[in-house]
Amino acid sequence: MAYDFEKIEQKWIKEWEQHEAFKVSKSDKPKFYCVEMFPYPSGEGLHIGHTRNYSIADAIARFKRMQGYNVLYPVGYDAFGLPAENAAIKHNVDPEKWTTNNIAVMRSQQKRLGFSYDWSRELATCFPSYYKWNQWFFLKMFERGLVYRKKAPVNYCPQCKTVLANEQVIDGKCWRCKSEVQTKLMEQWFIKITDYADRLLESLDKLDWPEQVKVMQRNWIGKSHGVEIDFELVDEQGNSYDKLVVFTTRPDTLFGVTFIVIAPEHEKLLELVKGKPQEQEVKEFIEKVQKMNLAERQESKLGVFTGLYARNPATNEIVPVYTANFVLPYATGIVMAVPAHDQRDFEFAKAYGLPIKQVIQPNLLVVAYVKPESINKLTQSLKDFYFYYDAEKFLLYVKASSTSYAQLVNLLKQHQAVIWNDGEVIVLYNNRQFKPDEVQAENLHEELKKLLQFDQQNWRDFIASELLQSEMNKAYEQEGILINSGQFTGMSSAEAINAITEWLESIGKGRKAVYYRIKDWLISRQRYWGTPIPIVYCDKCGIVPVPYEQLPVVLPKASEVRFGEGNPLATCESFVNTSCPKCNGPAKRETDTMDTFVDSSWYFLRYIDNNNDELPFDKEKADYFMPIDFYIGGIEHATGHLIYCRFFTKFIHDLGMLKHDEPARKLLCQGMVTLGGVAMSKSLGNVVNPLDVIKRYGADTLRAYLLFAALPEKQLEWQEKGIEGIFRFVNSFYSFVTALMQDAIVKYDATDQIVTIVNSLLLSKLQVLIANVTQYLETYKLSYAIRDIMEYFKLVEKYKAIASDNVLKQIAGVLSLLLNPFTPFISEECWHLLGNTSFASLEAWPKPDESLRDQHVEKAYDAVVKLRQDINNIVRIISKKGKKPTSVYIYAIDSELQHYLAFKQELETLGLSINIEPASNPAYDPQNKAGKAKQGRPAIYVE
RNA sequence: GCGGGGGUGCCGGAGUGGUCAAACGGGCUGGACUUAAGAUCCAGUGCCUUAGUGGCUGCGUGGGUUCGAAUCCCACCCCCCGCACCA
Repeated sequence: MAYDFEKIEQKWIKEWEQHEAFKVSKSDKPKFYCVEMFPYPSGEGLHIGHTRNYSIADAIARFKRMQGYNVLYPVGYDAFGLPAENAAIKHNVDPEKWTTNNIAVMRSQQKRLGFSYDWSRELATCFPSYYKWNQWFFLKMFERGLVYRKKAPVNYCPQCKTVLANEQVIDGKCWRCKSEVQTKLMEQWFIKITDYADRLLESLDKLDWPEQVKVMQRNWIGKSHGVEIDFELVDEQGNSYDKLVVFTTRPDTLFGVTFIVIAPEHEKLLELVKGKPQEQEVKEFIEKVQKMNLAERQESKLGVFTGLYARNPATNEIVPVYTANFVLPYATGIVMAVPAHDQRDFEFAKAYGLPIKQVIQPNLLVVAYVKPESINKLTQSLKDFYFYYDAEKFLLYVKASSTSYAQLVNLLKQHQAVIWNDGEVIVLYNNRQFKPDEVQAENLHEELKKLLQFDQQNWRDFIASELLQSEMNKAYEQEGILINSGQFTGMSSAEAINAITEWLESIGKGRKAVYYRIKDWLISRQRYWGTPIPIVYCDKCGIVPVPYEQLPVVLPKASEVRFGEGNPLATCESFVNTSCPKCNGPAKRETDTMDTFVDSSWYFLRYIDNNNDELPFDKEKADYFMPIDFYIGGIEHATGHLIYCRFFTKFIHDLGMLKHDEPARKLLCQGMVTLGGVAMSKSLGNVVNPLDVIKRYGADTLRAYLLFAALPEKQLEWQEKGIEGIFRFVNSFYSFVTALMQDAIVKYDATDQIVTIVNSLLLSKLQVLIANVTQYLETYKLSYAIRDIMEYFKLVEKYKAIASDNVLKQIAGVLSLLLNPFTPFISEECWHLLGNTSFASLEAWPKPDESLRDQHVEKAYDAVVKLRQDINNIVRIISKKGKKPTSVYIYAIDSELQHYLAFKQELETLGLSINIEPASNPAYDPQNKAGKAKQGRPAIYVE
């Protein structure tokens, strides 16, 4: 029979709320700041993914609170955004009303689930009291030159009718509606996040964030060290008249340049080809590339000759200049093409019949003595290497680079080869008779040298000629030794990179350079439901920031704007027309709004001081509560929100408003909830509504199930049946406590001595449980914690008929507290039933008491578990033979007799009459089994 | 292609050198209770063998290291996620 979870849960929701149980403020206690990425208030309310996310965070918050930390665990809503506006257009509702309604729905669901938020700190980004500070930060950035307006090619989504940030373009498609993104030349507002690229990269190392997120951010920032090299443009007479600056990370390949490629979107390209016979062709090519989408552009390498020629500063060779689709407007937008050592250049050279000049040679030569019978198997594995097998001498020569060397050696070891390394040349020998640990290394070397009769230079020449003879089918991109490179010939790539850079610098033809992949953050949006950008355009004064005292620039009501005619704010004359803050003359307001990712870049700071109208937040409070100690959200924010909020935090730090310069110490990205192996989605119709589950099982069961079914960061496969296991557990714990308090637990007749042993066992194992659950919570292994609690409770159930009620009450109390992070309602209810008047949620977290550990009893119990299995085995075997056993006789050695007696009840559940007798003096022993009794293993007789 | 994470029983999922035929939960089979169903409890749930035993097979596939491997190494196959021509 199910307990009345609805009644119990509603009761505690009310109690917590009335007592503001989870309200916090700055104090002397150590703090713990727990934040979940706040939700967008959609019309559907909370989905199961939110529920999982918040259940994890709430468990951590509750645990830390009970541990004595001053826990700040707030709640809020990311309330600006396109869906509200689209709903407005489609159903003619006010976005504000739509949003606040949705918030109300979500809020009630969150309350129903029992999350221990400090509700007094609730915020929503769509209210002027919040977005005023977005504008304030914008102006601060404007003052510092971190925000600027620029005409640039931008990503435009025709469906959403707005521009997008780079981070919002996924595979060339809009992140929201998946439409193909177009490139448009528009004048827009940018935040100079690139100024922070280095700092964003460097401080990543100190964060306790998932490695995957860090890697994604590093890649997104994409720092590359290289060299800019000047290639002079020359006319037919060989006179230079201009230059092209290329960027490369491999200056060591400079002598192998056979052409130059300029990106089609390079701003100087058209100017450069002006008047050339190729001008028209180049123009057409640029247009063609512009029309290509991402996939088409990547399909094959296309390009045209520009008619230009450039001079290689190292060789003075004149090489042609091309423009091609595979060169992107990254770094200088011009590359030096080295087809022998770059796969892209190689493919282009092949396609357009351009020369290929080799300048890097693999620097390691591996020689192996390989028996003919092994060679076939071995060479199959070597398909990625250049190699040659001399069948007469049984010698295998393999080219390797410093990077592929390890791989090659492993490969050869795999085939029983023995390595000997003389520094430059690796000798491998696949005859087991030559084990290096058996033969003196020197001897082996000499032995092999004689055998091989080689010297290094010969091998190099040999390999080089081998290479030249065979048609190259791919570029050699790894490092190596330079050849055909003038005074640099013979250097290793690493040496040459430095030497060539220095040489270029000395002749003024090159310089070190660092480029980043990350681009400035485009924040203008041609949409209504967002933060107005606090800028005014005056014919006389130009771009004028709105003065701080005039903030907020309030978003006009939806009824005052018209949708569907471009930028909605532009249709509201009372908004647009204003006066210039500088000259007081007529002026017009900026009608774009900010990307909503601005809103979410600092909300965790506003939680700390959400009613402040002087400042975004108070420094002292923020210094106390920051940084976030536990931040949880989806990994999809890895290169968006999670970079922006780090940037904002650093910027705010630079303003002197915050001691810290990183938002979150620890980040956890929860796994998705799947059904049938795929993510739940409306379009697939495989969604589970948390409210339905609550109706059937209650919030405690839902929460505990979500925490039990998988570790937080792992994918969780939803199994309706699986919930029932948790539901059973919650039910039986509740019934146990109620029965206990009504003295309704039926007791077995047991001696005091036996009761004492059982009490010790339960208490002893309880200490282990406390220690384990604590440990698991500290390390976010929530499912393990629940597993152990369930396992322990099973033991309690087994022995509750023997143990003393006062011990059981003690245990029930501890369990109630241990369960609080997972099933807070039943925790609170049971705590209360046990006679406590405080909130379990605010009690001190249990600590293990070592003095209650009793290794002897635990050992004895383990012995009984074994005994039980033994009896079962015997019973099963003789039952198969057609006998029906009714009694079992257990002959224990005298010192252990008490222990087995203590656990007699446990054995009685087997359905047999249990007789425990001293092995030394059994009352009944028809088959003389008693003599077999050993320590820890009593003898058994069944009949 | 590169980077990251995975492939374990009927299912979800633990386990990362021996204590593993494998936690915890679910399912299934048999038993107890019950007029019956449900709930609950007990037992079983790879194969063979056995008075509590012993053996074989088994953790994607194939090799290897080791006295000993689900766990370590190598290769291969498959799945998921991210990045994707960044010079």
